[in-house]
Amino acid sequence: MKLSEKNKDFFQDVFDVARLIPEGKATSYGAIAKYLGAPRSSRMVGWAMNAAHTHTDIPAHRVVNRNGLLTGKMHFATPTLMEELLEKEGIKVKKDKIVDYKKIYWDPNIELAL
DNA sequence: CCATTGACTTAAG
DNA sequence: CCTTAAGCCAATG
Repeated sequence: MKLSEKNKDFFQDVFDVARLIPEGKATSYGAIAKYLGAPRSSRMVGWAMNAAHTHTDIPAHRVVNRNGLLTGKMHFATPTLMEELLEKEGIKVKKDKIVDYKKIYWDPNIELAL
């Protein structure tokens, strides 16, 4: 039997997509959820991220809500770590919100299409 | 099994 | 701009 076939957990898919996010880019929970075929499970993506940051080296700071707002910053080691990491990659953050979010927005449905 | 919660999203006031 | 509320699905107690 194929393990890769059986291990298709929602979390695992989220981890994979999150790792594929290029530096200086960011995406939304909904976009990832939709790419995984669950546009209504945006919350599960956030849940996966929570598990991800303790399990693997997932750039969770590149995943924000639809407004580009750093809603998950409070779950990082420090409430400012997320902004620091984003700015370090060239992403400007103003008042917990990504500047020019649409410009740095990375949609897996488009980038990973095909 | 039922109740609560949450790193979401949209809508309404 | 801020707060509520409802819809959504999975994890947790």
